[in-house]
Amino acid sequence: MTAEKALTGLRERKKAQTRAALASAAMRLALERGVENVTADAIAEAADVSPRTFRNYFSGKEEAIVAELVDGMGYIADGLRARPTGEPLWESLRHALTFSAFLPPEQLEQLAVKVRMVMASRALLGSQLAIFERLGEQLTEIIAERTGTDARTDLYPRLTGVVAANALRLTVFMWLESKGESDLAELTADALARLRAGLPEP
Amino acid sequence: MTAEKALTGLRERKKAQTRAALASAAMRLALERGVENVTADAIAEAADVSPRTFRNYFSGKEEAIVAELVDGMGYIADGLRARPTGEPLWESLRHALTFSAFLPPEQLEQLAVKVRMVMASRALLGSQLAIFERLGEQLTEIIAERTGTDARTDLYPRLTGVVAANALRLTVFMWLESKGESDLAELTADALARLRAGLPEP
DNA sequence: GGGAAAAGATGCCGGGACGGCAAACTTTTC
DNA sequence: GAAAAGTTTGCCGTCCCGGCATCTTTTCCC
Repeated sequence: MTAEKALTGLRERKKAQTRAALASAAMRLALERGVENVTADAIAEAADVSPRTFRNYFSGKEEAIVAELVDGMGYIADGLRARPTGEPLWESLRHALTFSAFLPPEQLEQLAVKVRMVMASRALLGSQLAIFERLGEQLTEIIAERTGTDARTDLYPRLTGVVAANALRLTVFMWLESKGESDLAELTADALARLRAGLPEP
Repeated sequence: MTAEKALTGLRERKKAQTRAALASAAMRLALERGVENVTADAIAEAADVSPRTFRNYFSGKEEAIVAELVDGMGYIADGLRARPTGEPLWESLRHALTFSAFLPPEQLEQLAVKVRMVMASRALLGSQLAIFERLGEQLTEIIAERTGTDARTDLYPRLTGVVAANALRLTVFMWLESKGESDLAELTADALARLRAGLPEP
Protein backbone atom coordinates (compact mmCIF):
# COMPACT_ATOMS: atom_id res chain seq x y z
CA MET A 1 0.00 0.00 0.00
CA THR A 2 2.52 2.57 -1.11
CA ALA A 3 2.40 5.16 -3.85
CA GLU A 4 2.72 2.39 -6.41
CA LYS A 5 0.11 -0.24 -6.97
CA ALA A 6 0.74 -3.71 -8.20
CA LEU A 7 0.49 -3.54 -11.97
CA THR A 8 -0.27 -7.13 -12.82
CA GLY A 9 -1.84 -7.65 -16.17
CA LEU A 10 -2.21 -5.57 -19.25
CA ARG A 11 -5.55 -4.21 -18.18
CA GLU A 12 -4.24 -2.68 -14.98
CA ARG A 13 -1.28 -1.20 -16.77
CA LYS A 14 -3.45 0.43 -19.38
CA LYS A 15 -5.74 1.90 -16.82
CA ALA A 16 -2.85 3.36 -14.91
CA GLN A 17 -1.49 4.74 -18.14
CA THR A 18 -4.75 6.36 -19.09
CA ARG A 19 -5.13 7.83 -15.66
CA ALA A 20 -1.62 9.21 -15.72
CA ALA A 21 -2.13 10.66 -19.18
CA LEU A 22 -5.29 12.39 -18.05
CA ALA A 23 -3.72 13.72 -14.88
CA SER A 24 -0.70 14.96 -16.75
CA ALA A 25 -2.75 16.62 -19.45
CA ALA A 26 -4.97 18.23 -16.83
CA MET A 27 -2.03 19.70 -14.97
CA ARG A 28 -0.38 20.91 -18.15
CA LEU A 29 -3.52 22.59 -19.43
CA ALA A 30 -4.20 24.20 -16.08
CA LEU A 31 -0.69 25.66 -16.05
CA GLU A 32 -0.94 26.82 -19.63
CA ARG A 33 -4.41 28.35 -19.65
CA GLY A 34 -5.34 28.76 -16.03
CA VAL A 35 -7.72 26.54 -14.14
CA GLU A 36 -10.83 28.45 -15.18
CA ASN A 37 -10.12 27.96 -18.85
CA VAL A 38 -9.77 24.20 -18.76
CA THR A 39 -12.72 21.99 -19.56
CA ALA A 40 -13.09 18.31 -18.93
CA ASP A 41 -13.50 17.80 -22.65
CA ALA A 42 -10.23 19.54 -23.41
CA ILE A 43 -8.42 17.30 -20.96
CA ALA A 44 -9.99 14.23 -22.52
CA GLU A 45 -8.98 15.35 -25.97
CA ALA A 46 -5.41 16.08 -24.88
CA ALA A 47 -5.18 12.58 -23.46
CA ASP A 48 -6.82 10.97 -26.47
CA VAL A 49 -9.83 9.49 -24.80
CA SER A 50 -13.49 10.30 -25.07
CA PRO A 51 -15.01 12.91 -22.76
CA ARG A 52 -17.13 10.18 -21.29
CA THR A 53 -14.08 8.16 -20.36
CA PHE A 54 -12.63 11.13 -18.58
CA ARG A 55 -15.62 11.03 -16.27
CA ASN A 56 -15.00 7.39 -15.58
CA TYR A 57 -11.64 8.31 -14.11
CA PHE A 58 -12.25 11.63 -12.39
CA SER A 59 -15.32 13.26 -10.94
CA GLY A 60 -14.34 16.63 -12.34
CA LYS A 61 -11.51 18.65 -13.75
CA GLU A 62 -10.39 19.74 -10.31
CA GLU A 63 -9.76 16.19 -9.24
CA ALA A 64 -7.78 15.53 -12.40
CA ILE A 65 -5.68 18.65 -12.07
CA VAL A 66 -4.51 17.84 -8.58
CA ALA A 67 -4.18 14.10 -9.15
CA GLU A 68 -0.43 14.26 -9.67
CA LEU A 69 0.06 16.13 -6.45
CA VAL A 70 -2.18 13.72 -4.58
CA ASP A 71 -0.03 10.87 -5.77
CA GLY A 72 3.06 12.85 -4.84
CA MET A 73 1.90 12.94 -1.24
CA GLY A 74 2.20 9.20 -1.26
CA TYR A 75 5.94 9.57 -1.51
CA ILE A 76 6.03 11.58 1.67
CA ALA A 77 4.14 8.82 3.42
CA ASP A 78 6.55 6.30 1.95
CA GLY A 79 9.39 8.41 3.26
CA LEU A 80 8.01 8.20 6.75
CA ARG A 81 7.50 4.47 6.45
CA ALA A 82 11.10 4.09 5.41
CA ARG A 83 12.51 5.68 8.55
CA PRO A 84 14.10 3.26 11.03
CA THR A 85 11.70 2.04 13.66
CA GLY A 86 13.98 2.95 16.52
CA GLU A 87 14.10 6.61 15.59
CA PRO A 88 12.02 9.00 17.69
CA LEU A 89 8.80 9.82 15.88
CA TRP A 90 9.47 13.53 15.73
CA GLU A 91 12.78 12.85 14.07
CA SER A 92 11.13 10.61 11.53
CA LEU A 93 8.48 13.19 10.80
CA ARG A 94 11.09 15.87 10.35
CA HIS A 95 12.98 13.74 7.88
CA ALA A 96 9.90 12.76 5.92
CA LEU A 97 8.35 16.22 5.78
CA THR A 98 11.55 18.04 4.86
CA PHE A 99 11.94 15.96 1.73
CA SER A 100 12.44 19.20 -0.19
CA ALA A 101 15.97 19.45 1.19
CA PHE A 102 16.92 16.41 -0.85
CA LEU A 103 15.25 17.40 -4.07
CA PRO A 104 17.36 18.78 -6.92
CA PRO A 105 16.65 22.53 -7.05
CA GLU A 106 15.33 22.24 -10.55
CA GLN A 107 12.86 19.57 -9.58
CA LEU A 108 11.79 21.58 -6.56
CA GLU A 109 11.14 24.59 -8.75
CA GLN A 110 9.08 22.45 -11.09
CA LEU A 111 7.02 21.28 -8.14
CA ALA A 112 6.70 24.82 -6.84
CA VAL A 113 5.15 25.96 -10.09
CA LYS A 114 2.42 23.38 -9.78
CA VAL A 115 1.79 23.88 -6.10
CA ARG A 116 1.68 27.63 -6.56
CA MET A 117 -0.99 27.26 -9.19
CA VAL A 118 -3.07 24.96 -7.00
CA MET A 119 -2.74 27.07 -3.89
CA ALA A 120 -3.54 30.26 -5.74
CA SER A 121 -6.71 28.98 -7.32
CA ARG A 122 -9.89 29.69 -5.48
CA ALA A 123 -11.57 26.88 -7.41
CA LEU A 124 -9.02 24.38 -6.13
CA LEU A 125 -9.16 25.33 -2.45
CA GLY A 126 -11.28 22.34 -1.57
CA SER A 127 -9.06 19.99 -3.51
CA GLN A 128 -5.96 21.51 -1.99
CA LEU A 129 -7.26 20.99 1.51
CA ALA A 130 -8.34 17.48 0.60
CA ILE A 131 -4.83 16.64 -0.54
CA PHE A 132 -3.38 17.46 2.83
CA GLU A 133 -6.30 15.87 4.60
CA ARG A 134 -5.37 12.69 2.82
CA LEU A 135 -1.74 13.11 3.78
CA GLY A 136 -2.86 13.48 7.36
CA GLU A 137 -4.75 10.22 7.13
CA GLN A 138 -1.75 8.43 5.72
CA LEU A 139 0.55 9.82 8.39
CA THR A 140 -2.00 8.84 11.00
CA GLU A 141 -1.97 5.27 9.83
CA ILE A 142 1.80 5.04 9.92
CA ILE A 143 2.05 6.76 13.28
CA ALA A 144 -0.53 4.41 14.75
CA GLU A 145 1.40 1.45 13.48
CA ARG A 146 4.72 2.71 14.78
CA THR A 147 3.44 3.66 18.19
CA GLY A 148 1.16 0.70 18.61
CA THR A 149 -1.88 2.92 19.05
CA ASP A 150 -5.30 2.54 17.51
CA ALA A 151 -6.22 5.17 14.96
CA ARG A 152 -9.89 4.43 15.39
CA THR A 153 -10.16 5.18 19.07
CA ASP A 154 -6.95 6.90 20.09
CA LEU A 155 -6.60 10.63 19.82
CA TYR A 156 -2.83 10.59 19.65
CA PRO A 157 -2.08 9.21 16.19
CA ARG A 158 -4.83 11.13 14.49
CA LEU A 159 -4.01 14.41 16.13
CA THR A 160 -0.34 14.01 15.35
CA GLY A 161 -1.01 13.04 11.75
CA VAL A 162 -3.43 15.87 11.11
CA VAL A 163 -1.24 18.43 12.80
CA ALA A 164 1.88 17.34 10.94
CA ALA A 165 0.12 17.43 7.58
CA ASN A 166 -1.23 20.88 8.27
CA ALA A 167 2.13 22.10 9.45
CA LEU A 168 3.50 21.12 6.07
CA ARG A 169 0.61 22.77 4.28
CA LEU A 170 1.18 25.98 6.15
CA THR A 171 4.91 26.06 5.60
CA VAL A 172 4.51 25.33 1.90
CA PHE A 173 2.08 28.20 1.76
CA MET A 174 4.42 30.58 3.55
CA TRP A 175 7.30 29.41 1.43
CA LEU A 176 5.42 30.27 -1.74
CA GLU A 177 4.43 33.61 -0.27
CA SER A 178 8.05 34.45 0.36
CA LYS A 179 8.84 34.00 -3.31
CA GLY A 180 12.01 32.03 -2.81
CA GLU A 181 13.37 34.09 0.03
CA SER A 182 12.93 31.26 2.48
CA ASP A 183 13.89 27.61 2.60
CA LEU A 184 10.99 25.20 2.68
CA ALA A 185 12.78 22.47 4.60
CA GLU A 186 13.92 24.97 7.22
CA LEU A 187 10.46 26.41 7.58
CA THR A 188 8.94 22.98 7.99
CA ALA A 189 11.58 21.89 10.47
CA ASP A 190 10.92 25.07 12.44
CA ALA A 191 7.21 24.34 12.52
CA LEU A 192 7.76 20.81 13.72
CA ALA A 193 10.18 21.99 16.38
CA ARG A 194 7.59 24.43 17.65
CA LEU A 195 4.98 21.70 17.74
CA ARG A 196 7.30 19.40 19.62
CA ALA A 197 7.91 22.19 22.10
CA GLY A 198 4.19 22.68 22.64
CA LEU A 199 3.80 25.85 20.60
CA PRO A 200 5.20 28.24 23.21
CA GLU A 201 4.43 31.91 22.77
CA PRO A 202 7.40 33.65 21.23
CA MET B 1 -15.83 42.43 12.25
CA THR B 2 -17.56 39.77 14.32
CA ALA B 3 -20.18 37.25 13.33
CA GLU B 4 -22.68 40.08 13.04
CA LYS B 5 -22.48 42.80 10.47
CA ALA B 6 -23.83 46.26 10.86
CA LEU B 7 -27.36 46.15 9.50
CA THR B 8 -27.96 49.76 8.64
CA GLY B 9 -30.69 50.42 6.17
CA LEU B 10 -33.53 48.40 4.85
CA ARG B 11 -31.51 47.08 1.93
CA GLU B 12 -28.85 45.48 4.10
CA ARG B 13 -31.45 43.95 6.32
CA LYS B 14 -33.33 42.44 3.42
CA LYS B 15 -30.18 40.99 1.94
CA ALA B 16 -29.25 39.40 5.21
CA GLN B 17 -32.77 38.05 5.48
CA THR B 18 -32.69 36.54 2.02
CA ARG B 19 -29.31 35.03 2.64
CA ALA B 20 -30.45 33.55 5.92
CA ALA B 21 -33.60 32.19 4.32
CA LEU B 22 -31.57 30.53 1.58
CA ALA B 23 -29.04 29.08 4.00
CA SER B 24 -31.76 27.78 6.26
CA ALA B 25 -33.71 26.26 3.40
CA ALA B 26 -30.56 24.67 2.03
CA MET B 27 -29.72 23.06 5.35
CA ARG B 28 -33.27 21.87 5.88
CA LEU B 29 -33.54 20.34 2.45
CA ALA B 30 -30.16 18.67 2.77
CA LEU B 31 -31.22 17.11 6.05
CA GLU B 32 -34.59 16.05 4.67
CA ARG B 33 -33.54 14.63 1.32
CA GLY B 34 -29.81 14.18 1.54
CA VAL B 35 -27.26 16.42 -0.09
CA GLU B 36 -27.35 14.63 -3.42
CA ASN B 37 -31.04 15.20 -3.87
CA VAL B 38 -31.00 18.93 -3.35
CA THR B 39 -30.82 21.25 -6.32
CA ALA B 40 -30.06 24.92 -6.34
CA ASP B 41 -33.47 25.52 -7.85
CA ALA B 42 -35.23 23.69 -5.04
CA ILE B 43 -33.43 25.82 -2.47
CA ALA B 44 -34.40 28.97 -4.31
CA GLU B 45 -37.99 27.89 -4.47
CA ALA B 46 -38.07 27.02 -0.79
CA ALA B 47 -36.75 30.47 0.01
CA ASP B 48 -39.12 32.18 -2.39
CA VAL B 49 -36.57 33.73 -4.67
CA SER B 50 -35.71 33.09 -8.28
CA PRO B 51 -33.09 30.48 -9.13
CA ARG B 52 -30.99 33.24 -10.58
CA THR B 53 -31.03 35.12 -7.32
CA PHE B 54 -29.82 32.07 -5.49
CA ARG B 55 -26.72 32.19 -7.61
CA ASN B 56 -26.16 35.79 -6.68
CA TYR B 57 -25.83 34.75 -3.07
CA PHE B 58 -24.03 31.43 -3.25
CA SER B 59 -21.71 29.88 -5.77
CA GLY B 60 -23.40 26.53 -5.46
CA LYS B 61 -25.64 24.42 -3.28
CA GLU B 62 -22.71 23.22 -1.19
CA GLU B 63 -21.84 26.72 -0.11
CA ALA B 64 -25.45 27.39 0.81
CA ILE B 65 -25.82 24.19 2.79
CA VAL B 66 -22.84 24.87 5.00
CA ALA B 67 -23.43 28.61 5.28
CA GLU B 68 -25.06 28.33 8.69
CA LEU B 69 -22.16 26.38 10.06
CA VAL B 70 -19.66 28.81 8.58
CA ASP B 71 -21.40 31.61 10.37
CA GLY B 72 -21.45 29.53 13.51
CA MET B 73 -17.68 29.36 13.46
CA GLY B 74 -17.72 33.11 13.85
CA TYR B 75 -19.07 32.65 17.34
CA ILE B 76 -16.10 30.55 18.32
CA ALA B 77 -13.81 33.30 17.14
CA ASP B 78 -15.89 35.80 19.05
CA GLY B 79 -15.56 33.60 22.08
CA LEU B 80 -11.79 33.73 21.84
CA ARG B 81 -11.83 37.47 21.37
CA ALA B 82 -13.92 37.81 24.50
CA ARG B 83 -11.39 36.08 26.77
CA PRO B 84 -9.46 38.38 29.09
CA THR B 85 -6.19 39.59 27.65
CA GLY B 86 -4.17 38.54 30.66
CA GLU B 87 -5.19 34.89 30.36
CA PRO B 88 -2.59 32.48 28.96
CA LEU B 89 -3.37 31.79 25.31
CA TRP B 90 -3.80 28.07 25.76
CA GLU B 91 -6.37 28.73 28.45
CA SER B 92 -8.24 31.11 26.17
CA LEU B 93 -8.19 28.60 23.35
CA ARG B 94 -9.47 25.89 25.60
CA HIS B 95 -12.35 28.05 26.74
CA ALA B 96 -13.25 29.16 23.23
CA LEU B 97 -13.00 25.74 21.61
CA THR B 98 -14.89 23.89 24.31
CA PHE B 99 -17.96 26.03 23.78
CA SER B 100 -19.99 22.85 23.59
CA ALA B 101 -19.76 22.49 27.34
CA PHE B 102 -21.93 25.56 27.73
CA LEU B 103 -24.51 24.69 25.14
CA PRO B 104 -27.89 23.36 26.24
CA PRO B 105 -27.88 19.63 25.41
CA GLU B 106 -30.81 20.04 23.08
CA GLN B 107 -29.07 22.73 21.11
CA LEU B 108 -25.91 20.67 20.97
CA GLU B 109 -27.86 17.73 19.58
CA GLN B 110 -29.41 19.98 16.97
CA LEU B 111 -25.97 21.11 15.95
CA ALA B 112 -24.70 17.55 15.92
CA VAL B 113 -27.34 16.53 13.42
CA LYS B 114 -26.18 19.17 11.01
CA VAL B 115 -22.49 18.60 11.50
CA ARG B 116 -22.96 14.86 11.13
CA MET B 117 -24.64 15.38 7.79
CA VAL B 118 -21.90 17.67 6.57
CA MET B 119 -19.07 15.46 7.75
CA ALA B 120 -20.64 12.34 6.31
CA SER B 121 -21.15 13.77 2.87
CA ARG B 122 -18.46 13.12 0.36
CA ALA B 123 -19.72 16.03 -1.72
CA LEU B 124 -19.23 18.39 1.19
CA LEU B 125 -15.72 17.35 2.14
CA GLY B 126 -14.18 20.36 0.48
CA SER B 127 -16.65 22.71 2.11
CA GLN B 128 -16.16 21.05 5.45
CA LEU B 129 -12.42 21.50 5.28
CA ALA B 130 -12.88 25.06 4.10
CA ILE B 131 -15.02 25.85 7.12
CA PHE B 132 -12.26 24.87 9.49
CA GLU B 133 -9.65 26.51 7.32
CA ARG B 134 -11.57 29.71 7.77
CA LEU B 135 -11.78 29.16 11.50
CA GLY B 136 -8.01 28.70 11.49
CA GLU B 137 -7.59 32.03 9.75
CA GLN B 138 -9.81 33.77 12.23
CA LEU B 139 -7.99 32.24 15.18
CA THR B 140 -4.69 33.21 13.58
CA GLU B 141 -5.75 36.80 13.36
CA ILE B 142 -6.81 36.94 16.98
CA ILE B 143 -3.72 35.12 18.18
CA ALA B 144 -1.47 37.48 16.25
CA GLU B 145 -3.21 40.42 17.80
CA ARG B 146 -2.99 39.05 21.31
CA THR B 147 0.62 38.02 21.10
CA GLY B 148 1.78 41.02 19.15
CA THR B 149 3.07 38.88 16.31
CA ASP B 150 2.65 39.38 12.60
CA ALA B 151 0.44 36.85 10.89
CA ARG B 152 1.99 37.66 7.53
CA THR B 153 5.56 36.81 8.37
CA ASP B 154 5.52 34.96 11.66
CA LEU B 155 5.05 31.24 11.78
CA TYR B 156 3.75 31.19 15.33
CA PRO B 157 0.26 32.66 15.06
CA ARG B 158 -0.57 30.85 11.86
CA LEU B 159 0.67 27.52 13.04
CA THR B 160 -1.18 27.84 16.30
CA GLY B 161 -4.39 28.96 14.60
CA VAL B 162 -4.33 26.22 12.01
CA VAL B 163 -3.46 23.54 14.52
CA ALA B 164 -6.14 24.62 16.97
CA ALA B 165 -8.79 24.68 14.28
CA ASN B 166 -7.82 21.23 13.08
CA ALA B 167 -7.74 19.90 16.59
CA LEU B 168 -11.35 20.96 16.92
CA ARG B 169 -12.22 19.43 13.57
CA LEU B 170 -10.68 16.16 14.56
CA THR B 171 -12.34 16.00 17.95
CA VAL B 172 -15.72 16.85 16.46
CA PHE B 173 -15.19 14.04 14.03
CA MET B 174 -14.24 11.56 16.72
CA TRP B 175 -17.11 12.73 18.86
CA LEU B 176 -19.57 12.00 16.07
CA GLU B 177 -17.94 8.63 15.47
CA SER B 178 -18.43 7.69 19.08
CA LYS B 179 -22.19 8.22 18.74
CA GLY B 180 -22.64 10.11 21.94
CA GLU B 181 -20.37 7.95 24.07
CA SER B 182 -17.85 10.72 24.47
CA ASP B 183 -17.96 14.33 25.55
CA LEU B 184 -16.95 16.80 22.88
CA ALA B 185 -15.61 19.42 25.26
CA GLU B 186 -13.52 16.82 27.07
CA LEU B 187 -12.15 15.45 23.83
CA THR B 188 -11.21 18.90 22.63
CA ALA B 189 -9.64 19.84 25.93
CA ASP B 190 -7.64 16.63 25.80
CA ALA B 191 -6.40 17.44 22.30
CA LEU B 192 -5.35 20.92 23.31
CA ALA B 193 -3.58 19.60 26.38
CA ARG B 194 -1.63 17.19 24.21
CA LEU B 195 -0.69 19.97 21.84
CA ARG B 196 0.44 22.15 24.69
CA ALA B 197 2.55 19.28 25.95
CA GLY B 198 4.20 18.84 22.55
CA LEU B 199 2.29 15.75 21.47
CA PRO B 200 4.28 13.25 23.51
CA GLU B 201 4.02 9.62 22.53
CA PRO B 202 1.61 7.85 24.84
C1' DG C 1 -41.82 65.30 -1.60
C1' DG C 2 -39.96 63.77 -5.69
C1' DG C 3 -36.95 62.41 -9.18
C1' DA C 4 -32.42 60.63 -10.41
C1' DA C 5 -28.87 57.21 -9.20
C1' DA C 6 -27.47 53.08 -7.09
C1' DA C 7 -28.16 48.43 -5.93
C1' DG C 8 -30.89 44.12 -6.31
C1' DA C 9 -33.88 40.66 -8.41
C1' DT C 10 -35.21 38.26 -12.31
C1' DG C 11 -35.46 36.17 -16.99
C1' DC C 12 -33.04 34.51 -20.76
C1' DC C 13 -29.57 31.97 -22.56
C1' DG C 14 -25.35 29.25 -23.88
C1' DG C 15 -21.46 26.54 -22.52
C1' DG C 16 -20.32 22.93 -19.36
C1' DA C 17 -20.62 19.31 -15.90
C1' DC C 18 -22.50 14.91 -14.38
C1' DG C 19 -23.96 10.28 -14.55
C1' DG C 20 -27.18 6.34 -16.15
C1' DC C 21 -27.70 3.25 -19.81
C1' DA C 22 -26.65 0.19 -23.58
C1' DA C 23 -23.79 -1.06 -27.42
C1' DA C 24 -19.17 -2.07 -29.03
C1' DC C 25 -14.55 -3.63 -27.63
C1' DT C 26 -10.64 -5.73 -25.11
C1' DT C 27 -8.52 -8.59 -21.76
C1' DT C 28 -8.85 -12.53 -18.77
C1' DT C 29 -10.25 -17.03 -17.62
C1' DC C 30 -10.99 -21.78 -18.30
C1' DG D 1 -11.01 -20.16 -28.62
C1' DA D 2 -15.27 -18.89 -26.46
C1' DA D 3 -17.59 -17.26 -22.62
C1' DA D 4 -17.01 -14.07 -18.81
C1' DA D 5 -15.50 -9.97 -16.93
C1' DG D 6 -14.22 -5.38 -17.38
C1' DT D 7 -13.61 -0.85 -20.35
C1' DT D 8 -14.61 2.60 -23.65
C1' DT D 9 -17.70 5.25 -25.92
C1' DG D 10 -21.96 7.63 -27.63
C1' DC D 11 -26.40 9.32 -26.42
C1' DC D 12 -29.14 11.87 -23.62
C1' DG D 13 -31.61 14.20 -19.83
C1' DT D 14 -30.84 17.08 -15.88
C1' DC D 15 -28.49 20.35 -13.48
C1' DC D 16 -24.82 23.92 -12.80
C1' DC D 17 -22.94 28.47 -13.64
C1' DG D 18 -22.36 33.06 -14.84
C1' DG D 19 -22.93 37.13 -18.34
C1' DC D 20 -26.13 40.38 -19.93
C1' DA D 21 -30.34 43.21 -20.27
C1' DT D 22 -34.39 44.69 -17.90
C1' DC D 23 -37.42 45.75 -14.39
C1' DT D 24 -37.94 47.02 -9.21
C1' DT D 25 -36.74 48.71 -4.98
C1' DT D 26 -34.03 51.59 -1.93
C1' DT D 27 -31.22 55.47 -1.20
C1' DC D 28 -29.73 60.00 -1.95
C1' DC D 29 -30.02 64.71 -2.39
C1' DC D 30 -32.12 69.05 -3.69
